[in-house]
Amino acid sequence: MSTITIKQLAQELNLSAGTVSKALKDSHEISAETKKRVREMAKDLDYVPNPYASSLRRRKSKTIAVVLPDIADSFFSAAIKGIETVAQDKGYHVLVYLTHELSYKECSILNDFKSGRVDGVLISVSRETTENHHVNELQANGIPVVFFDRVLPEINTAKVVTNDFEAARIATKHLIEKGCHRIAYLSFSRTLSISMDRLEGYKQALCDAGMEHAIDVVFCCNDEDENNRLIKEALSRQSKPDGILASAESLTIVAYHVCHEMGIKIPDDIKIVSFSNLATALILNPSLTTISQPAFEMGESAALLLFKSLEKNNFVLEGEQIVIPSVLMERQSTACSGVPGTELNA
Amino acid sequence: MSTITIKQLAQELNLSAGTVSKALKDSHEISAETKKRVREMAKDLDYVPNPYASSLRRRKSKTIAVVLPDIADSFFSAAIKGIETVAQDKGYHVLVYLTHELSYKECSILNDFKSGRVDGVLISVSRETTENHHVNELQANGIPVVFFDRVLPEINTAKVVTNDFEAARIATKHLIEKGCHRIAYLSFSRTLSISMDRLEGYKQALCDAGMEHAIDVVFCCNDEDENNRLIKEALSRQSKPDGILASAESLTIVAYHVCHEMGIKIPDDIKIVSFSNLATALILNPSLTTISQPAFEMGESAALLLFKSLEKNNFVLEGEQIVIPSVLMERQSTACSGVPGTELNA
DNA sequence: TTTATTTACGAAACCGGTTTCGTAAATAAG
DNA sequence: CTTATTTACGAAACCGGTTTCGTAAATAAA
Repeated sequence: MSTITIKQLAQELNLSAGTVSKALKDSHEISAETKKRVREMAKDLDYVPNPYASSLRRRKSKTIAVVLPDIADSFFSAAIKGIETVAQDKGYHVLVYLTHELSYKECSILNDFKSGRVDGVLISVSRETTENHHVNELQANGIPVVFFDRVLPEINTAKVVTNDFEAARIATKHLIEKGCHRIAYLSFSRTLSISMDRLEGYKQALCDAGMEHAIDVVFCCNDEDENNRLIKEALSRQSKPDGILASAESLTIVAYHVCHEMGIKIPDDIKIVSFSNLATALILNPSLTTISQPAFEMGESAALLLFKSLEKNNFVLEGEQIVIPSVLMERQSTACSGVPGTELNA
Repeated sequence: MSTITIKQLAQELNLSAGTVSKALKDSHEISAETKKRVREMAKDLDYVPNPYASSLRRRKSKTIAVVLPDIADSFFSAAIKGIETVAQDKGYHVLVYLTHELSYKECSILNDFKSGRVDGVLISVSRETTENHHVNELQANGIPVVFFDRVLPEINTAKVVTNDFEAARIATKHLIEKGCHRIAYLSFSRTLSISMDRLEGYKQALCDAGMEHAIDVVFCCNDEDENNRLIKEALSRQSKPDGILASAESLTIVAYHVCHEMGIKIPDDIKIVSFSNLATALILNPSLTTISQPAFEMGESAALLLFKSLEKNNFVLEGEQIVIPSVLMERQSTACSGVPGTELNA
């Protein structure tokens, strides 16, 4: 019933456990004939080695951790897919942890990794995280860490990001060109570097257009109802926005709902661009102009970097930085009034 | 730098490793005073026990596996979230594996679990999977398996599903009531029980309405382009459908695109209902009538069942079946022509 | 033919917690 | 006061692979 151990396998072959172990790893110490005998018997007896015995001795787990703020977001789903695909290919296992945007959970999750549970960590930090002590400690323990998307700038290790500043600048410029005069930036974090980078890109575009006076930032939070309230408030002001740059998918969904509730017409009354990976962006009402982030590729790249550092010990993550550009996909939510666009069922 | 072992910790305290181990697990053999000393020193020295040493000896990994066909689908994202939330609460770790809808990958992934890597498995089988040998073998090895959503009916273990037959019947009835005469069912699998259950529910509704003659099934596949072609073909026939019941989110997105390309208006020319969990269903163009599956809850329930069987050895998974009903959310994609509905920006 | 190498394998330590078993000291029971 | 128990802890085996080291036999070099 239950799986055979290497000792039982060895006994069946009249060999020692050590020999069987070496034979299965194709060691040069073992004769070709013995290797063959061992492999065949292992197959016959359906021998599956206990990974934890191996991990214990070799001090390697062949396992990585992926630490995410959440998974509802389509960005992180796609990123996991990219990571898992690479990991499966390299023969690694993937532990997934959600911080639920809570910094204290992130700390305790990372703290556990000092145990040797994983060989490396891929992380996108929580919205709350401002300190980097927990990551530093992990690195001090010799666990390589690769950031993707949401990075901690002060930590010197590999990072895979998109061109947040530039993408936000271009998106804002796009809104200005479409005739927006008062553009609100919906920020999902006051501290996270990518949110700040996007904010800077937004500001830059406004400055470039001589619209510094129109800077209008709405700091949203982790609570959907509260965000609904905040956005509704913003859209109720006397100097109400005629454009929105949303820094996260979830905020856009709320914004659409708010516009609907308030009878504000997109794109006639307000134009919206969002950082997003929604597969449904094209069939939203109206279709959504997005800054599409290369989520799968970012996950993939981050995983490849991590495995490179795990496999080649001369490769250092320090200083590595990969920037995968996002692309602006123009759709109906930023169309000029009166101009017939690619509306569905129009 | 690197973490301390229990022996080093013991030495620091002038105790044996065994005593320290017992003290940390609050064994009755150890005096209160010693326990306190141990705990404090462990904290001071930042002792984090090696989980693999423990797993090896205790024959428990405190880890479960989640095996999914894919993760792009919002259903599985939400399910993972439900699973991870429960696991974190119970102090378990979660390994995630994607089969990419490939049966052979599913087999090799499950085969590895005979090693003792995980204490239990949550699985939603791939679209391809028809045999149940790999699952049976796992169970024969003493690894509990809980199915969620996509189950293998012949295997007797716990299953968490939604009311697929009934939900499909109601959805089809809804389309009929809205005036559809020719309803196509977009199936994502010819073999999977849930797809077949939904098919049966669809047929039942047609029979109940005396529309047996109008049964029209489009078997889709794993390839988006091919699905696009198949659906386009279906909508080009002389007896073209005026209603669609889509058994998967991804098929709906394709259907929307096809309708758009072909100038078919939803809901005027065709009405659509979909099994889906899209957060964006409400803001699609037009908003999508869905059969919303309780994805998070299903993941949560499945995980709870698994942990119950892991923690109480008198609890048997055999025969357990939880059905969490889906709910029909009526929106614009099935609205009657001429009737103003809840359109966005209407 | 003798000595040096290589080949092929076994014995045993090892990884780091856990658990069993034994026992000295303290306490309780008789 | 003696005998039974309980308390509190240490020694050592153990989990199941891996790896080092040693060595007999086979082969090569001198």
